[in-house]
Amino acid sequence: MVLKKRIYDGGFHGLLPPVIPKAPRSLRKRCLRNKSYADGEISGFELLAAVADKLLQEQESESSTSSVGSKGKGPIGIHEEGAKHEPLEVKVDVKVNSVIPDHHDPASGAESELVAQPTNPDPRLKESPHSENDSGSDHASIVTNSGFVKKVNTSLIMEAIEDKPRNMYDVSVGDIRDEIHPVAVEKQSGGLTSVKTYILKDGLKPCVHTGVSNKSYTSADLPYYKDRVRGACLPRDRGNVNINIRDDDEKYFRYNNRNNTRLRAFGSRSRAGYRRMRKIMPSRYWKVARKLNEYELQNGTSDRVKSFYHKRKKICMREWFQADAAVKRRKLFHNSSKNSYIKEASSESMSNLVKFSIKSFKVPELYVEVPETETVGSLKRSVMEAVKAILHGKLHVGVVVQGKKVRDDNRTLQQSGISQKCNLETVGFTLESSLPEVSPFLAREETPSCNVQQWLSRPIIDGCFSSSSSGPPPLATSLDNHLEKNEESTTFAAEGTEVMTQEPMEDSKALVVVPPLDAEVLSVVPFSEKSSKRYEFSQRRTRRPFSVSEVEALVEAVEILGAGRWRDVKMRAFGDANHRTYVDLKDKWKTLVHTASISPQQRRGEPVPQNLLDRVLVAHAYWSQHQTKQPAKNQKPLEAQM
DNA sequence: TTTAGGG
DNA sequence: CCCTAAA
Repeated sequence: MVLKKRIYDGGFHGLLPPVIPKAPRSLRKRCLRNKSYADGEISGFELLAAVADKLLQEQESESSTSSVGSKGKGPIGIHEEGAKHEPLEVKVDVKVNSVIPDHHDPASGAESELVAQPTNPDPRLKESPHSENDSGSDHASIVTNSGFVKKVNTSLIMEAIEDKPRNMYDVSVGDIRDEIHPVAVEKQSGGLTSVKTYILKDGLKPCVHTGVSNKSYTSADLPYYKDRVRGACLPRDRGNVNINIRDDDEKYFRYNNRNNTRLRAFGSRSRAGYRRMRKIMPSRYWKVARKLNEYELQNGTSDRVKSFYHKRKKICMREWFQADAAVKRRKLFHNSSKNSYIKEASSESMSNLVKFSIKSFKVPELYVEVPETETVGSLKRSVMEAVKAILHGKLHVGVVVQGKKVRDDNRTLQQSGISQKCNLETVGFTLESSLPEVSPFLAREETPSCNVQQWLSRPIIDGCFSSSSSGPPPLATSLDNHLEKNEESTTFAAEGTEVMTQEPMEDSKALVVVPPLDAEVLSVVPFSEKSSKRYEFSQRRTRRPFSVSEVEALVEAVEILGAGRWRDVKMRAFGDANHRTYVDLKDKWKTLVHTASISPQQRRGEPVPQNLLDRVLVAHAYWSQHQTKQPAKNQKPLEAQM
């Protein structure tokens, strides 16, 4: 656990180069070892070393993490400045291919995904779950690609080390990706304002920038880091920037710990209502309410996650990532089989490269509540918590095209309206957190307050650095539980146990129980909960015009079943079309009737054969006079007429 | 959860 | 397509 925490912190703040530099050595080695330890075996020595490294890193990272500036305009207070820093603009030519041959999915532009859509389940993943085992070597290679990547690598490495011992999970490419995203995000938040990401499809993938690699985290990162630090402040600034912490030392630790804890908390949370996910979305459950200004969270991801969580509710963040990846893979797999169109599209897109220049990410809004009596320092802390919560949480990158979020990860860029031809200006990337998604706890109880409290308390508690770092891993579990409501905690524990059994994870335990010192801590109130704006994050589904064949199927079904029995119509004609709900069919019928009643010149979109429209009119007229709702009796009259 | 409608 | 009131 400790390691994880660290890693996250490092990732968050530490993504910055400085952090890495100091701990690099051990980390690297560990990374390598981790691979070897993939089985989960670790020597005591290793553990000690790991702990030591963490500590070192934390210190460093803290110093380095100043990127998140209080000055920042962004909700989180991200410095825009950072965005402009050259360092930030790291051209990431992600050519993972060489590194991760196995994962690479020919069908999809894996590369691009790595950068742009890390969160999305990569086709590759599904294909080569086992391949993930590749360990450090791969990571290393990835890291080398660019400064940006490097950072990521660092974090990755860290994780890898930790995880393996605990989780037994192998570090998979997918994992890497996931982490990468977060990292990227962090950077941004930290101040990396702009990252130019070039997504290369197809042939381009092979290219890898090795030049940077040699420099090591330090060289590439440092500049960046330095800039920020200088501009903003010294290491301590981190406190300031992030959330000013008056007591630097301890607080740093705290933060770190908190973060870790929090991560866990999130991770532990399972997703309950699978279906609900879409609507309810994460937002509600976010402890730190955040709101994507313009975009919503990706539902799709959450959905995937949900299923996964049902099985494993208690999972450390890292694990989460992995788990998520796994889920995604599965899902992809399914989708792939179902959606032929996707395949087609993908194949087509293969030949076209689309270059993305990402200057900034949309960051979800953070909502923080702090009593007037609280100190500025506490406010900062609260904000920091919120930020951390987001960053620590599983981050996802959302793709927005023309203001619409592209949910379907399986869609090709072309299908999503992203092409060389299109105006890439209309393509945006957002940072999304999966955490907000239904957490087990929340799902059970929708009592925001509890959650909030937990939230607050946890971080703080976890915050105890000493405990976390030195504390016996086993305790962690109890900790979490304590923090949460008993019920929840219990559940949590239970779930965690299960998970544990399957895959020994010390992470969960890693957290040290510390008295909730900071009850004082300002509470970060989940935005959604308070505002009750459930749909803040909801995304509008991508538009999927009905094809003629679909219209025909609809018409036929309505002719037989009547208008009004949409559920039956759905089952009959679109039983296998998950993207067509009965509401959709009802709406479509409505539009069909309207379309049929207007002149052809007034019609838009793909023309519907007149014969179908005629049938629509007939059926509509018929069922208007015959109670649609009558179950099976009236069904055939229409047909008879026909 | 479904229907039915308005937006 | 979304969002909701009703059923």
